[in-house]
Amino acid sequence: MKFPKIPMAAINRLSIYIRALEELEEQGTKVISSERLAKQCGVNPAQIRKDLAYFGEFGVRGVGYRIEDLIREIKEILGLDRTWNIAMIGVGNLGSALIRHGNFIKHGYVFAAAFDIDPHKIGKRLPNGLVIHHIDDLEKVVKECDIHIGVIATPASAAQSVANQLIIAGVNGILNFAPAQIQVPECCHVENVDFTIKLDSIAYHLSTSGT
Amino acid sequence: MKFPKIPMAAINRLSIYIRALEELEEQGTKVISSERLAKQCGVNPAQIRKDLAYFGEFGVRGVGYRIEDLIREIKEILGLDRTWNIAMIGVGNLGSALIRHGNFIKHGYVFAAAFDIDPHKIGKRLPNGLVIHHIDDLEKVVKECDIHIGVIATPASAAQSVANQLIIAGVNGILNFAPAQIQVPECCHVENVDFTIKLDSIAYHLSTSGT
DNA sequence: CCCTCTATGTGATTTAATTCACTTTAATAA
DNA sequence: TTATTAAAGTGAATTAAATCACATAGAGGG
Repeated sequence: MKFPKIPMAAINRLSIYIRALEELEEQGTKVISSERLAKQCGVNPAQIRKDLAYFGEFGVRGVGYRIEDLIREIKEILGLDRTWNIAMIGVGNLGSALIRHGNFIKHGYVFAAAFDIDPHKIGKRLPNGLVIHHIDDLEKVVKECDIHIGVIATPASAAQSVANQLIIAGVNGILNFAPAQIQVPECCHVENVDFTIKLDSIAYHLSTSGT
Repeated sequence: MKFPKIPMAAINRLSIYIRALEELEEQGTKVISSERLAKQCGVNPAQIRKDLAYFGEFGVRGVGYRIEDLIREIKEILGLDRTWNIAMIGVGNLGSALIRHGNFIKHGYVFAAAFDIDPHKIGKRLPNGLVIHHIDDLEKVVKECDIHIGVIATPASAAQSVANQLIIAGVNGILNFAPAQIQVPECCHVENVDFTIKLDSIAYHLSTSGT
């Protein structure tokens, strides 16, 4: 396959595949067909094959995919064959819960710094040992700790300004939990985790499906 | 316009529009064109007009949209002209942070019940006054509190079983924070808030854009 | 060594979503 | 009252994504 544009949705599905594959591996399964994996992930088998085909040929015709190999390949594709240092900006309810939450650590993401603007919090230590820095020290600490990804867990009103500071500090990956659309230059990649939108979507579906 | 299938993405955008509109209203703006709103939301103006056209004609040609009216109309479309009772299942780091978090309450969502499986937590009160029930009492409490939406904030391994219990209890809207694909019958609507996928997506983009 | 079987890899097709570009309509001013 | 203007509404065109369906190739048995 040549150099087609890769749909974002395909990238997201790779994460889902990897989860299913790791579960299968734990159960001792060695090989799986696109059909069975598709069933487990709730997608179309051709979709899996096409998603993988964007990046190479990882299967064995007539047999399927060797799970161990495929996990390694997908991790390499996604850039999960290394660690990523994360900074949390906003250590309120949500921010501190996310730091304590185990799911970040699973795949090589490491919380390496935390920031807030509340004078009462600055200098305090989080349960995991991180010191809370003032947001004004962002650029300095980002350099010191080699931060790759910023997680915004501030109120919506602060999100854009925090994003600006992250970009100035050279952070090109942002995970935004604030319910706000933030504008960033081309070089920076933003993902929004916006559960208010999801809730509204549920409300819409409940309203319309006559429940 | 007749009865076209409405893209899910259009529904999600309505939430984004409403946010921008409420901000504009606070600033005292009365009327806005699709072009200016589009700029603010980072989308194409025709997209806004088409999204709204799925549901009716809300603008004034040559003028724009009256903000107050449009907010009311979109709220009605999404089913936000009422309150929705929410149950939190899993009162760990994330669950309790979400309950304390203000964004749920903004648009008529009310936490009306909380559940866990840890015996140490059952019977305790959360800061907002909610008593933590055992998950086995789900069906009973859902009836008593008239719960419409369940939020799953358990480990991935428990997500499917919790979803099953919610459905048995008659809850047809689920917001799933666990990193797991859950299977539900047609009648039930699930939205996933999966920040591990989003993080992987960021890792992919950082890896490929040579940073 | 060849034949069969099975599941991948992929060009072609279908389906869906987005954007364009034009038509319509309301407001305003002459 | 009529001309002008601005922006909504919308059919058509475009672009993108998902699915189908078949050609292909490796594995294993005879």
